[in-house]
Amino acid sequence: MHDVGLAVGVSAITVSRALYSPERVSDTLRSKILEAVDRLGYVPNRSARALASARSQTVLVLIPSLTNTVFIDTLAGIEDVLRPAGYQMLIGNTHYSAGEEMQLLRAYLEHQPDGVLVTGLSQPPEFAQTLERQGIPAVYMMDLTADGRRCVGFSQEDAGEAITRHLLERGRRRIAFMGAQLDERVLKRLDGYRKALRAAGRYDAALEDLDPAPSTMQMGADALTRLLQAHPDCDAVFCCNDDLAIGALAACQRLGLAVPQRMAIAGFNDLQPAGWVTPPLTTVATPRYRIGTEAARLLLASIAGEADAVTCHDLGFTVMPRASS
Amino acid sequence: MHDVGLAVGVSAITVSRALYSPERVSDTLRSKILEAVDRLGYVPNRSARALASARSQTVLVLIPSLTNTVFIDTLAGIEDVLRPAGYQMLIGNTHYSAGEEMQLLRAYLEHQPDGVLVTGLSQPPEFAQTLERQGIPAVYMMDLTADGRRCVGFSQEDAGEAITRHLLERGRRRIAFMGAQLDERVLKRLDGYRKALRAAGRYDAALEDLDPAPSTMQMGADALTRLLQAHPDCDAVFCCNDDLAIGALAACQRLGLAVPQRMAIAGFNDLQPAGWVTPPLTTVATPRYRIGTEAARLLLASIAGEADAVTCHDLGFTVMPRASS
DNA sequence: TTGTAAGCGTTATCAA
DNA sequence: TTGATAACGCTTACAA
Repeated sequence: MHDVGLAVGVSAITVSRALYSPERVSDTLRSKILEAVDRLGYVPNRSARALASARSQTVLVLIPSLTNTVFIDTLAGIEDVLRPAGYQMLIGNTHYSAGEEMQLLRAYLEHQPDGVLVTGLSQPPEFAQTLERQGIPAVYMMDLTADGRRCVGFSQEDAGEAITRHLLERGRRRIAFMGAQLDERVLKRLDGYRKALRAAGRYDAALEDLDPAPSTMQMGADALTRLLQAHPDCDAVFCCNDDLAIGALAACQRLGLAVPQRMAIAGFNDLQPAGWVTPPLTTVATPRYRIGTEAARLLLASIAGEADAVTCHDLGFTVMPRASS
Repeated sequence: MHDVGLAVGVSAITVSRALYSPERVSDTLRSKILEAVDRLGYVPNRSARALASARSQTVLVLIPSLTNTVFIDTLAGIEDVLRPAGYQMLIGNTHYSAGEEMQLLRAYLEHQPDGVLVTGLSQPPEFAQTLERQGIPAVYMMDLTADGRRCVGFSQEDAGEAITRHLLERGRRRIAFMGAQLDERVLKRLDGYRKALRAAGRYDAALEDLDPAPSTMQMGADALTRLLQAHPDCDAVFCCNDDLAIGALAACQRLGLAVPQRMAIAGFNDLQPAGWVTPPLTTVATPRYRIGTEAARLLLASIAGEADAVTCHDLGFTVMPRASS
């Protein structure tokens, strides 16, 4: 900055103003400065800027996985709001681990982010304390809570209940649940499933197939095969996500079981392939992209001190009945 | 740092050493300092550290898309090498735009990254110049070059040629190409396709269906339908990626065309669904994860000044013949 | 509209 | 093994 100033015959602070508070520098001088910046290939040092100004123009985003389309879509929404506002994202991949999440928070806090976007609500108390201590605002994504934290999402439990009720309404009586990863969202969908079945007097714990490993199509296929061996009377399955459901669908075809006649299948998220498999998959459409944009907007408002202390946006979900049920 | 020092009765610099050069501080003192760090909730300031040390322990990763599994897999590889080495990633999403890529480079250069991982080779000269000027090492991912840049990948052109030859060997005579996005990798696969068909005396430009829009299954389905209307004698199609291919497969089923008897279909990348559609999709398996790990390793070596000036890793590819051809 | 001085939190250098 | 001092590149506060 000093060198650029020398080239134009002004001081460093004027260069700083020309770049970041253009209205405080005369037009002629500013254009000369910008020209010199370009000619000299000057690159501002963000560390120095952050250090001097105590603001990093940076937001930390913690998501459980980069291989799950759900979070990538959310990220796209976040980016579309943050970029135009002049913020950069730091992306932390927690690999669905609370421990890694806490570690990442600590590590990325060193960048003095102006705010944090968090996935889910089940962090240890330490997490919120750390943020509080640093005075960094946070918005929690994907689910809802009334405990005072700012959040943007929809009720995972209600969604699980709704899709299960849909299967009941289609006349299914022995509805299984297939779950992988077993993160908090899957467990809440499971809660919803149980609620719906208990209300209908059709709950049977034996019909729950839970695997903490990450979900794959293969896992869905294996689980379905296993399920039918143990419970030949099972006539429907709610899979905690579309991947498992597509694997289950393929397994049915391999086993020669007609979908939906013999076996109804429902997934969750409505990813692109759900509409393309045969038969098309009944699933729950989730507002992932909008969760990203709204969460980012809410965070920016919080950073600016404009957000209500307690704000939760319920963006809802949509049951998508298709031919697989 | 000063406060932590006060609490223990030492100077700030000793706290710094306790944290980052533990061998330079006595054991007893160090444990007292670490205890105070914990108790006071001290969070180091990375900006100050970067400013004073002139090293950011940060690597910039530029990728064209976050919704394409290919790059997410590469990212996973990069992360698995960079994290243990104490580096943080800054992820820049170029949206397949050379302009955005250049902008992102400028913007993220402000973080003074110690190195840059770049996707593809077709940046404007300005790109390499900027890096050169700042003395920041770069590794180029996904493809190969002999122009002196460090790179890790495989020959996109050879891969396109190989899968086309596979279709020829299966007796196909009117082989179409279906391309979306039209980024440099797709165009090189197209070059390979042309090379193979010309060598066989079977090239026909009319059989190329190119669309600059991002690929979707819908686009694959539409393109296949269009292709068959215009060229009913077409008996195979090489799709530039698996998404298009799966869409094309679905379209064939809808049109009642037997795959592979009437129509052979090949994709590219061997993503998870490729093995799960019916019939399973012939495609090209690409070493995405390893491209990430090797590129990151090469970059770390370059940062440390240990890499050969010119190093290119050819990680190869594998044609995966399945039932769709 | 422009400039001066001081300081942001850390580490490199040199010294003890 | 520990510390004092200066410096990293920039912005804030104040002044002209």
